Amino acid sequence: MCPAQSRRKLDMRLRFIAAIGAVPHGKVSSYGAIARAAGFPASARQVAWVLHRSFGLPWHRILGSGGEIKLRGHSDLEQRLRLQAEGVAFRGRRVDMKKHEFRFPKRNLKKAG
DNA sequence: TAATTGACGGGCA
DNA sequence: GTGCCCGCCAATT
Repeated sequence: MCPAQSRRKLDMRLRFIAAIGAVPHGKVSSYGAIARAAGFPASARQVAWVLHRSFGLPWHRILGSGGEIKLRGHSDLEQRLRLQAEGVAFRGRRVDMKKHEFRFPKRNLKKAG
């Protein structure tokens, strides 16, 4: 693989990590939202991939579309517990995104925020 | 090179 | 709410 392509992918991971790390305590986000915030709207799956392979990230603050927990097994419960510990309220199996979704600061969104 | 996997997202019945 | 399908993309086998 050529260096340019390798660098692009590394850049993508870095952006994902930055976006994930930007989610504050008590707030949540989604794979798709992270991907969009990082500039890769079609790479939601890669966000999950990075999340799974990286350490030191607030992984529990990242949910699926609609605030749904996409993990399986004991991790499902752990994520839920961690979020509740941060004051994030659940609505059945999902997080109340209306209240807890973190909106990334849209800097120059074309013209005006 | 091809096939499979994975913490996804959206549309439709 | 549930189940099924397709599009998406990097990593792994």
